[in-house]
Amino acid sequence: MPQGGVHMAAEKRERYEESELYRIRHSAAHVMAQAVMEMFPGQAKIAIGPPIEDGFYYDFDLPRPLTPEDLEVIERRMREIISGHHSYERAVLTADEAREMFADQPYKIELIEGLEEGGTDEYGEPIEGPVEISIYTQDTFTDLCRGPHVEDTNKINPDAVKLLNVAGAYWRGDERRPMLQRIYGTAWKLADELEQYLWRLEEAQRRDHRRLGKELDLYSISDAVGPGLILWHPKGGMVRKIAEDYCRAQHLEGGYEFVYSPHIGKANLWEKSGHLDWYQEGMFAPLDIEGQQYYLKPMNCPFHVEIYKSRTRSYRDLPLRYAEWGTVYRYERSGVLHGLLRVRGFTQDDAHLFCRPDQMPEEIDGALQFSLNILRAFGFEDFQAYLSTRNPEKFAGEPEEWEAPTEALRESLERAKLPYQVDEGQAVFYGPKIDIKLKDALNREWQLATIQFDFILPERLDVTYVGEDGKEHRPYMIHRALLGSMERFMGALIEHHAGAFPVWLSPVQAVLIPIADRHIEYANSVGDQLKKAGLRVEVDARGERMNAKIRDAQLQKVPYMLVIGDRELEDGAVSVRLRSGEDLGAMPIDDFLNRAEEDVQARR
RNA sequence: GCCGACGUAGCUCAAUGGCAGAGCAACCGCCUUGUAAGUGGUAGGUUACGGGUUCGACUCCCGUCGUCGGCUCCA
Repeated sequence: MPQGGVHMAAEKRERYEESELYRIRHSAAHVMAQAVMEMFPGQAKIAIGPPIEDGFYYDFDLPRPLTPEDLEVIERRMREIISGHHSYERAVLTADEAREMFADQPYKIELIEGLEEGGTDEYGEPIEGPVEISIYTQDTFTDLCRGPHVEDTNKINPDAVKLLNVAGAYWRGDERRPMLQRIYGTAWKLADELEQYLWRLEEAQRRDHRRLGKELDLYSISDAVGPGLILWHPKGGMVRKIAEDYCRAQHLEGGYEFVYSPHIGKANLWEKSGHLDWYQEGMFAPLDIEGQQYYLKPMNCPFHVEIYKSRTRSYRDLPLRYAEWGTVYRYERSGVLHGLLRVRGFTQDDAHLFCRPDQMPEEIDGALQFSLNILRAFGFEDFQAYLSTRNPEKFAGEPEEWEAPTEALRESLERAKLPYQVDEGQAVFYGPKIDIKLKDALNREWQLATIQFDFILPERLDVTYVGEDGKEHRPYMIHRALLGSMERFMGALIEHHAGAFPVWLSPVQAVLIPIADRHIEYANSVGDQLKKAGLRVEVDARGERMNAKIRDAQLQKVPYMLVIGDRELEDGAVSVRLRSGEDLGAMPIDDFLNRAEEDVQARR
């Protein structure tokens, strides 16, 4: 929740915290808390219940787990309370008065202590300025709350409120504290807006990459193999291959060289690199090979460093840019795995840049621009940039050493005129970084590109170059991945295009649909002709009706459907239908080819 | 990892303690079709896995694995 402000971002939105919708949702949360209190008289312990994007939640400590039926009961009761037209009354108390009032509410007591002593808010974050302890009362329910609220429950539209689900949540977000039950709800001004929101949720599910991955036969995850380990099917494999081929070509143009490295390395390597000190919990258990311990690699950097160190490097060799589609394995706790977006084995489009200190700004700028260009080529426009700073509990080196590199990244962001936010304490152990994140269909943010400044590993692994002065110098190192991991990127790509990949990426670009068996031979010859021209086509020669074939191609989101019947056979043509439903009518094969090639060239 | 829900045919889902089923997909036919599902038949199951209760378990109980929604984490 607490994050640095957006830098250079346009101030286009009204501040949510000051909107009426915010107050409606906040007030709805209080109504919900009242309903839950009534359901468990004297037993319900209440925690906090803020508005969130699109809704609100409230956390409770209850004598038993809530069921979906409970939610219906609570929701019904909420409507009754809302219809009772109760006003929200604010009052200010002293800490002692508040303690007395909430004597049987331990979580509230803890909040009161925080307000009184430390000036910390409900998330445990420090508050600036003097703190007032305020309460809000509606009907029979009083909550410790800083507000604001609507004046009266009649400002809440009972037909625009809905409870969505129950989930566990730690008190104060701390996994050592009790697990509470969180009820999520949504509230709007108009019933229509609620409808639209629920429709949006359904729409999001329809473009969920896990669902599309199955429907479009792109990938699977097999219990027999293991959770978080992806099996790419031919169609998904084709999309991935095209994406990789494109990126490889771009890398060659961008002055990168390709290297390859193994999947495991000796324990000693990971000790020297610092991974076993800082990152062991993210690594799989070691393998014992002839008495030597080996680890599956969670990152590629130590290997690339070894390649660099395989001979003496001159200042004239720099910068060196080593790129590898490197498959890494990271232990992720079972509860966090999520389709393609959070996995245990993935392939990074990784690269390590070694440069002289004076080359650093240019290299960062280059990597940042490269990253933006590539993401745009795949159709992504709406991404968020973050600058992650030193994690005070997990960093190598000295705090002062982090200042200049962090500034270097910040300056590069400013030069790129890219709006960004500061992610305090989110850096990697070896240096600050710039991340580029995208939102998935369900509005969750995922990191794709990352550009990481590293001034630690070169030292730990004793990386040097010989300078003009004939002496050894320490190079700087940048770790960067543009798409991040191919798995996550593919997940994002699927959701971004809702499975309807641009023509250049579509695994099957055209399906030829012969109307009757007598058209199959011609369809095959047209198919061969298109394949020769470099298109990915299939001939649907099943004994189905044309309508069924169109429907299937449509559901597979194939860009072009080429219908072939007597007329086309006669004229040496194809009838082109687009997946938008548009019927372009019959055209000579060459005309279709030109159109398709244009679409591919334009990466449409 | 934690809290909760869930796990039945390739997929989507029925069967609330008494004979494991449907649609789609697959396979074999028939139909030869003009822009989103033609039609008949056949086959398909250790009900995730292991244990328990019961005359009898898909169904109830316990454990394991996995999935989903959150939380924590996310180099």
